Order: sequence, then C-alpha cells, then structure tokens
Amino acid sequence: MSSEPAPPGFELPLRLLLAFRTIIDELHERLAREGHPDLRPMHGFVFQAIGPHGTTAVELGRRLGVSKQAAGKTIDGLEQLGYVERGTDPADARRKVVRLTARGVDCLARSARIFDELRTQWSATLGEDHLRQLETGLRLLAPGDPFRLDTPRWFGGP
Amino acid sequence: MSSEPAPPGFELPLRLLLAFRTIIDELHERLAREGHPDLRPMHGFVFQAIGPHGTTAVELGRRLGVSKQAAGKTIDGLEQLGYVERGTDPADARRKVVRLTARGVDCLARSARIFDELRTQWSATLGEDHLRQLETGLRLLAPGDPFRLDTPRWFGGP
DNA sequence: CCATATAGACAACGTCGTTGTCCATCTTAA
DNA sequence: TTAAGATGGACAACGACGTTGTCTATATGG
Repeated sequence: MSSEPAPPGFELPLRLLLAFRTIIDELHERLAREGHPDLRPMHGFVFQAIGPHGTTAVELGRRLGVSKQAAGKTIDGLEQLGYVERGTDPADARRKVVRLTARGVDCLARSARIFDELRTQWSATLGEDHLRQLETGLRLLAPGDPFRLDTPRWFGGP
Repeated sequence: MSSEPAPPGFELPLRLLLAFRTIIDELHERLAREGHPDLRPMHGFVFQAIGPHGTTAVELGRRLGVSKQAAGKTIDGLEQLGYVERGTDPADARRKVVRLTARGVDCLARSARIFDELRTQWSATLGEDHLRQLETGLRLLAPGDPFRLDTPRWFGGP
C-alpha cells in the first residue's frame, strides 16, 4: 500500500476546478491574441452546442440546461458580436435557425487547435501515458456526456 | 509509445469540470440530508475562507477575489441563515469580525468528513495508487493555491 | 494636530438567469 | 376540413449577484 498519508478529500475538487480554469483562461488568452478578444469563457461551449448544422433557441437551451429565454439572450449577444446569425427554416416558419458565421467557424476551429496544443503541452509535462491515465480516471469518476453544462444555473443558483 | 490516438484536447477540460461538479453536487446532496439544505455550492468555500479565527468583509473579499461589498452581501446571507455572526474587534472599532456559529462549524466539519468519504469512494473505484497519481498530475498541471477562487467574477464576468 | 488610509454601509447600476404571458405556426384528431 | 393542443419565439417583470461610487467613522503617521 501507499505509505504516505492520503491528502485531505477537499483538495481534489479544488484542484479539478483550478485545472479547469487554468485551461480555459489560457484558451481565452490565446483566442484574444488571435483576434477574438470579446469572448466570454462559456462562449466556446455555446459554439460547440450550436454545432456545424445550426440549432434553435429552444434546442440550445435544452443542450445547455437553461431556459429558452436565457438561450435566446445568449444568442442575441453572440449575434451582436458577429459570431452567429439567425435564418429561417423553410420547413417550419416558427423556427429560427441559429448558425455560426464565418467568424464563428473561425473561432471554433482555433479553439479546437488551441485545445489540442494545450493537451500537447500537458502531455509534455506529465508524459503521454500519465496524461492518458488521468483522462481515463476522470472518465471513470465522472462518466456521462460532459456537454450538458447547466453551470449557469448550477453556479449562480436560483 | 501509446498506440491509441490521443483524445481531442477539449475533452479534458470538460471532464475536469464535470468531475468537479459531480463531487460538489454529491457533497451538497449529503449536506442537505444532514440538516444543511439551504447552502449554495460556493458556501463551503466561503466557510473555508472565513476560517476558524474569523475574518472581516474586506479580508474575505480579498481571499475570494471579489469586492468588499460583494463579500459583505455574502456575509449578510450567511448571517440570515445562521451560519456566521458579526462581532466587534476591541482593538479596532472599525472592524466587524465575522465568525462561524456553532451551526457553521458543524457544517464545516461535516463537509470535511464528506469530502474524505467521497475521496475514499473514488479510491475504491480507481485504486489508491491511481488516484494519487491523478492528484499528483493535477498538482503539476495546476499548481498554486487553489483557494483563490474568483470564480464569480471569472464565470459571470462584468 | 491634521492629512491620509482603511473598514464598513448605502445606493445605483449591469449582467444574466428565472417565470409568466402572448402570439404565430405546426400537428393531430374528430 | 376544421378545431384543439403542442411548440417556437418574443416581450416584460423580477431576483440573484456582481460591480463602482460615495459617505461616515476610526486608525495611523508626519
């Protein structure tokens, strides 16, 4: 068995949060340098949730775990920043399809590249095998779809 | 080297966030069952930041990375819930020292125990050695004091 | 002794979430 | 075909929680 005493249980969640923030902060620092300075931390998740085929406010709200009104407001902001645009659905006049603009696609592609670069950095620090073991552990401990981020409600709370 | 292709870089941060939320949600579910149903996710961090010796609004704001006014409002809420109380400082009439009440201390002790229990669960799932390697990795990748959580400002943003 | 710094309270405001309501449109069943 | 319900979206009102700005009381230092 391990001879060292186990660390207190509260360290692990704090490290998880700190590691998450470290990655996201680094991502947005780089994005800002590459021409996307006005993005908020959660916007990357929104882009991923919109996806390449576009979506609607209601569907986006479901994926993000927030109300359709909140999703609509988020879309308003992103539309003003030029990252998404609203179009009509010829098959259903009620729906207004939200799609990424060229600028939005550019940002999404840069995000993916930067995430990969950051993972490469981490791999160099820890060693690829150790990093994979870490990822495997996290998958075991926190299984499920990581995309349902109802963090706004979760963190801000009602 | 590893023969499997590396996972996309964006999976790691999502897993980190998901794992963090999994722990904190479980903590508050248990706390609610043990007589502390009205605590918000971040309140545990606030208790830790207050500490056993008490603190002031300004100092709490510094530790949490928020304004003294925001810290004051948080204290107001916790005071109404009966978790903290304000006293005077005989050495400095300006300061109003915030201390945990018996209820606050009880909650803090239960949190520490629950965190340890959750870590034990994780250790049983992953194996103690694997869990320690995970913790070691996180310390390497996200070093520093995990206690400066300016998450409110970070997440909500101005 | 007076100028400056600090602690705390109060007010105004912005952001972002919520619920409630209303309308247009699609779908389903009589 | 038409009437009833379901669904997508917009508008308004509200609440939680952060911010900055201002004001007073108290310490501190030249």
